[in-house]
Amino acid sequence: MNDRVSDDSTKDRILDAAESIFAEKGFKGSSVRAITEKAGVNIAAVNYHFSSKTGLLEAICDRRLIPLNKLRSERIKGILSEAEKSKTTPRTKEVLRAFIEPTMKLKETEPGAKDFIAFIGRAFNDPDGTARDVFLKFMKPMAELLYRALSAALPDMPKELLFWRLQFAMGAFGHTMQGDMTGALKAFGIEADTKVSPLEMLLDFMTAGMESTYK
Amino acid sequence: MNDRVSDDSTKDRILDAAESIFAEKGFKGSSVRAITEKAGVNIAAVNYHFSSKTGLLEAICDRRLIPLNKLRSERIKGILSEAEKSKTTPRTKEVLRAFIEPTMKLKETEPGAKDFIAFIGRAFNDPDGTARDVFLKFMKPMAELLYRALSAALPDMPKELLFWRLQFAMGAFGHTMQGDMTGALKAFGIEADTKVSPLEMLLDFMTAGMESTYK
DNA sequence: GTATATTTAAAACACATGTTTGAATTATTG
DNA sequence: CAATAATTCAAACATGTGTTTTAAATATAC
Repeated sequence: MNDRVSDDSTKDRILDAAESIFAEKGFKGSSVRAITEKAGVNIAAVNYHFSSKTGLLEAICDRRLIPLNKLRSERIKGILSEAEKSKTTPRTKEVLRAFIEPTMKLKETEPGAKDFIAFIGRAFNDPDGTARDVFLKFMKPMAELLYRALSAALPDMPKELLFWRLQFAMGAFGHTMQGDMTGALKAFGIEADTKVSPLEMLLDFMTAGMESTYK
Repeated sequence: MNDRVSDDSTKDRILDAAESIFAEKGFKGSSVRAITEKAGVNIAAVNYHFSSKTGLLEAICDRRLIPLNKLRSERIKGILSEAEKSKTTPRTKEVLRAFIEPTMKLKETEPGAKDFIAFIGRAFNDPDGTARDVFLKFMKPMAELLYRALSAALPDMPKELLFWRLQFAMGAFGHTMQGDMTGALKAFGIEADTKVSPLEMLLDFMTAGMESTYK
């Protein structure tokens, strides 16, 4: 019953391969044959270790999303209790940063995670119900905490407006996560000098959007 | 050779059915069998009239995207020449409005178009290369015009920053287009009174994000 | 070291996919 | 009306899909 000997090798190879292929082709677009070939394992291994293709998807989310959301939650809860202690209001940008920064960091540090980030960026709008449902299941508590923290940061904003703006912000975030923009950049004849990181640009954009009083 | 007698009936029935099924299931997730069944036509009709499933996708984009982009282009060009005439700078919000408002209007007026709008909202991030490629082919000149108009509205902004902010804005837009948010709203325990339209909320959000000087 | 459980392997299964075929039907034309 | 073209139809085709099966190989435990 110890699952740390010959188990992982195969399991992890499948997880790594699936992560990368899902990122490129989406859930429906990835065949378990393509995944197992890339992983160098037999096709039956997916159903043996994960019981189904959907089970594999859930395992992928388990491996990355649970630690990621733990990081996010801790940071947001830290901000909330800090604000409560000092009887102030959390800053919108810091709340958003607490949610987004761990994702960007993960993308930079752990190389394989880049594919996963791109994948969830897409899963957010994926036409395929399976991927979206699994993804949303993992994200629900996280989304509620984020919504609560933004409510604290913007206490006077009508809840419906706050909700919509959060949707807009998440749309911007998700779209930024999926794939790299270098191709599009070049198509617009822009040379990237990246003096400012995409993370900071995104946070500026989101914060201004969330706090807007534009008339 | 007159294609206006028995032709259209079948062709249009297929287009309508495909539009709605593509919107729900995405390109890859929609089978031509499901489409032809919904349209009440024989399965071979798709290949007869559109030569392939991809040809059908292109025909759908033809029918909706060309008129829509014509509307958008005319409005943006109007804003640009107006600004040139009065030697002023276009207003960011009006440029964005010229791009987005026609979409929302189309959604409200022509009932079948709602499915198409949802579909392109998704195609923007669709993992399936076919749908994304076809969609981007139709959108490229439009995107360049929009970028040019925003450059005119924000002449002092570094081009790379402008580009990224446009990406963020399009992400917010695309995510808003796909599907309705009523389910998510309810999940957050928010009752929608819709005193302000999503369009205006989105425009406020985008404009603030584009123009942000947040530090 | 043998018995037991776990894991891998090749093949097949059952079904869904986009597309093509060739005959039947319908519409158009002279 | 006859001849020709355009369209519809049921059936089949070729391939791809997730999953299951059964036997062989490997690791674990006594």
